[in-house]
Amino acid sequence: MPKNNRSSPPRHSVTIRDVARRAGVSTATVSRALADPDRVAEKTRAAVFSAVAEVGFTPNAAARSLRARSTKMVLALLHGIGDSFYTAILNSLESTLFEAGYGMIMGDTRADPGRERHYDQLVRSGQVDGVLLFSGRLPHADFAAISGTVPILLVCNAIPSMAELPVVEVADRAASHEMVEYLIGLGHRHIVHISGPLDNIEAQERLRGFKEAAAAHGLPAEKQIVWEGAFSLDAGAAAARRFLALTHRPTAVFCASDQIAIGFIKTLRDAGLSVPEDVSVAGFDDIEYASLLAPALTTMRQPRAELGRRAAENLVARMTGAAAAHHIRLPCTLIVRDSVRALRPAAKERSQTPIGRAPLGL
Amino acid sequence: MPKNNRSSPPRHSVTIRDVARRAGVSTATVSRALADPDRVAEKTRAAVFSAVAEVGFTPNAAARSLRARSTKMVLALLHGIGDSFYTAILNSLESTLFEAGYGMIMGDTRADPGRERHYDQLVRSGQVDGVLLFSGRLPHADFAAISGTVPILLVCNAIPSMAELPVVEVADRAASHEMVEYLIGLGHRHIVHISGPLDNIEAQERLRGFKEAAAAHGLPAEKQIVWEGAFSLDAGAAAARRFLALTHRPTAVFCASDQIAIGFIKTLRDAGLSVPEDVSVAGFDDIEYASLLAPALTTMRQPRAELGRRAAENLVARMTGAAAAHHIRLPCTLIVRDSVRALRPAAKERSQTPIGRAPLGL
DNA sequence: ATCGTCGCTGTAAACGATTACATTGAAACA
DNA sequence: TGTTTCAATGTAATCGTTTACAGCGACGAT
Repeated sequence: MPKNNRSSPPRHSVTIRDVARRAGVSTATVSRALADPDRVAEKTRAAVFSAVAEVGFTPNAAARSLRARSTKMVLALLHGIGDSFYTAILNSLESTLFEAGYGMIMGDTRADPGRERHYDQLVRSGQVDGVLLFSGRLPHADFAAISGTVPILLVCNAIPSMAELPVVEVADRAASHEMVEYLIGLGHRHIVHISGPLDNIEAQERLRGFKEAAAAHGLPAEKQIVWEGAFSLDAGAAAARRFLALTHRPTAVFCASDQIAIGFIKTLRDAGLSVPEDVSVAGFDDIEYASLLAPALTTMRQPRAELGRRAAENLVARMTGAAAAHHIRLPCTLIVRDSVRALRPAAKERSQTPIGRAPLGL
Repeated sequence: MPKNNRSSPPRHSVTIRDVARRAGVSTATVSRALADPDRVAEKTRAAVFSAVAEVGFTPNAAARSLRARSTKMVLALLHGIGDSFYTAILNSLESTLFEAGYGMIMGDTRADPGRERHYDQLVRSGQVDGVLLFSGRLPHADFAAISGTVPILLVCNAIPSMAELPVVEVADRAASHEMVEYLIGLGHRHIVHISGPLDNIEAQERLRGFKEAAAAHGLPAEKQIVWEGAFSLDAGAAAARRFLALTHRPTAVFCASDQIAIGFIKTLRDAGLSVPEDVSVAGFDDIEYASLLAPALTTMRQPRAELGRRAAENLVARMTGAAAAHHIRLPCTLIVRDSVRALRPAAKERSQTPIGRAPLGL
């Protein structure tokens, strides 16, 4: 028998035991020196630190989290990583989490129950210390139960059936209300709202804001049109085709997202109409490119950087057992640019535009 | 003895031992039944599965990866999560990784050595099975050493000093070359290239493509201007101001990114010039909004979805010990839209435009 | 009848850290 | 001097899996 068969795992990584041996102390002391340097004698501390450097030691994360029951990771679960709306949020999110010493696992549900179940498992397996739920859709029911496992925070996404969960969101309804009042103030009384998918909370809230504002100003209900779609460019294009087919066209279009607005304007322009001369178009979000388009988009700016920061801070507080607000609602700000124009007062009474006759001609 | 106090374990999570007890087998058998159902008898398998369901068992990830030395996670390390260029890549990346059973940790280096060191530690601590390095900048030197720990794959980012590392990239130089030839073919002989930051590999390659094409067609070297900047909107705006101050303006501008092009066009337009009438502008990337601007941007499309997919597939192959290509280079495609126009042949000889006189007038 | 072979299962040793508890030596106090 | 206290350290259990190794019937081949 030449050798111990221990040789099978040749890649024996450098462990705390190697450091201990090198420094001439026990593993407990090494662990303590690393976790809280003030708890060991200065001489020991120095010996440990130099031993760490000499052998090139990095604590094994799995072992640590197995014992300490904490991974210093959070799961950011959203619907559509590719959605440019998220990127600015993710930026400040990552930044704030990093400061607090947390890493970020990104998951995309794609509104697919299979995927939701998968990430549900990931959380249950103890792989993260907390969850940020961006998905604007009610996820797999099991998710509700997780809240007993680790803190969950809903972001932009106050799911009614999960009212007990904490939320950081944007004041969608108020913002929508404000935008519609702005349009009305400019003389528009015949407005179409191109809504997002109505199983989405934000879409619902924006729709409510639209209806409330219209009602508050006594606009005739039958002239307030609502078209439901996705939040996408394509949905905007589809709505534009629908718009073009209308006999009496509204004078203003309030889109539930900038993406919708951009798709809408593009298709309208291809059809020979121009914005805002023929029709005013307002968006929602204020994405990066909103100001760069021609016409520059009038829209509602969501405080995305702040949203990310506040969400991260709140979740970190929860994970560390600190007090944290249960409901945060951040205001939007109206950004006036060029895609909406005032109707002439005289036009108020006959704001409908017969086909083939642009309002400009009035 | 009334009962085993196991009845209400306040923080004692449900482990494989509970399953084993319930199913009347050993933990080893449970583990085997879960890992490879065919390795246990059918009766046992059934007993284990129902026990798992009854006690609500989810394997602990930390314990698993501690023992199995694998986490089923990869680290995607990039520079600027908020950069819209990444989003489309991330989408297909996440998708492909998910199919293969891997999760994705996102890290942003922000070109900050402190952050790079942090993520270096994360890798060394065994928290991921592989790394996707997007950062277009040479990261902290220690990173090179990681390659002994886990597979690393450079994406869009063939760092020369790390030539031994595998790469999935875009044929930047060839694409740039092609774009410049396209401009030359349209009669432009006085071109400015607004480059990205030249410590960035992609920026370097695009610049080389520009120079090579110019040289290949015998353009006078002194008329081929290069301005270095960031890949950003602001850099484009700054370049536009510089452009406006020029006595003899080039007839075409080739921007190293769409962001630059958009910022450039916007500022030009604000100054009263129009594109492409007064000057042709080409971009690079074909970001989502490139087709929506007015004028729609002529640009080079990067195969981003494919890039993400190929990168993920390649890394997965490496992590599982399969064979994988060491160098993948994907071609771009020229997308002709409206921001570039042909110069009249007659204009060739005197393509410089005196201030205040648009080339259209020729 | 004996001896592999084989399929299935159990026992127990890892994996690499943290931490409760025990121990030690010296300072402080009587 | 004897006792107490306390800071610093060591010992060893523990976290929850996976897996090497061994045991054990059953079965087919000799």
